[in-house]
Amino acid sequence: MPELPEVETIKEALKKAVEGAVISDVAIYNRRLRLVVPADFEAIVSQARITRIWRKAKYALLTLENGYTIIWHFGMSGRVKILPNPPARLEKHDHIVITTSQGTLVFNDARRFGIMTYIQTASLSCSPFFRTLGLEPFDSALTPDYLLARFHHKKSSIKAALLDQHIINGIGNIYASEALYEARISPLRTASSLTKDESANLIKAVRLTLEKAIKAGGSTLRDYRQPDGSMGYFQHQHCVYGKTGQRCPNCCCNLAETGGISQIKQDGRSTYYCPTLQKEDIKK
DNA sequence: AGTGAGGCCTGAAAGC
DNA sequence: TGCTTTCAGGCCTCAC
Repeated sequence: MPELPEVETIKEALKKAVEGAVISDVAIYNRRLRLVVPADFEAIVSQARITRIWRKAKYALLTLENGYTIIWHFGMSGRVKILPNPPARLEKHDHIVITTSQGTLVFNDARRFGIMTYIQTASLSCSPFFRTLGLEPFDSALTPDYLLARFHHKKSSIKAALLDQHIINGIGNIYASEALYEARISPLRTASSLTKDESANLIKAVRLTLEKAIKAGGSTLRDYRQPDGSMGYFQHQHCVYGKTGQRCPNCCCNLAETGGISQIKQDGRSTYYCPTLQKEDIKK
């Protein structure tokens, strides 16, 4: 389930391996991803040099010398394998193999929620993928005032608001729970109830959580792996995610009384939090 | 306009 | 043991 730190890790690995390389061959074994891979994808990207590899929100972007950019999204189960040469044999769910002058990229995606497509580089910012995105977490424009303005009319929970890519980019289900815990804000609070101080704390918490996760190479849960096959390590630093019933790292509560970390459903998704440290009532 | 539900998809895990 | 059901979740579409 690649969120921002996982995509950042993938992007760095891609950059190291194939930035500056020329794409020599593209083989697509299953075009039916979340969006169908365009019929002319191979023709558009073949023989082009990859001039820049970067990330926006949860997308990895490979900008080509020929005026196009490859848009790559990993959905929930998307993995990249970086190999020195084209693989002799495909593994299950290997859908796309891109061979370059510096190595081969294999896109493996069991659930096929990922995306591989292209766009004219000049129209990137007005494309449907990026036009409505919010701010990057480390953008200096992400301020308490910005959050207050965006949260002002929101009746939904602060957890749901953090997952809304139109407000802040790159936060998924794991890091939403972790960031709210870091900020000691209950996920049950409505977004509009946040004070300016709490917004400031939340921004700090989001940045700290993502920074730590990036340093650890992301979280390896179920599907995600780094491109070299190794695991990320941030899951060992999770404070609340997946820790139902345990005592959180900053608590000295009596587990028999508090029940420890709670797991609840919000909008059909699991949320984890410490009811002792993340009280619902609003501090004045 | 904002919100919530449904759907896409597979495999692991839980339930019976 | 082996079948069926549930769960995981990013993000788009649709109905209210």
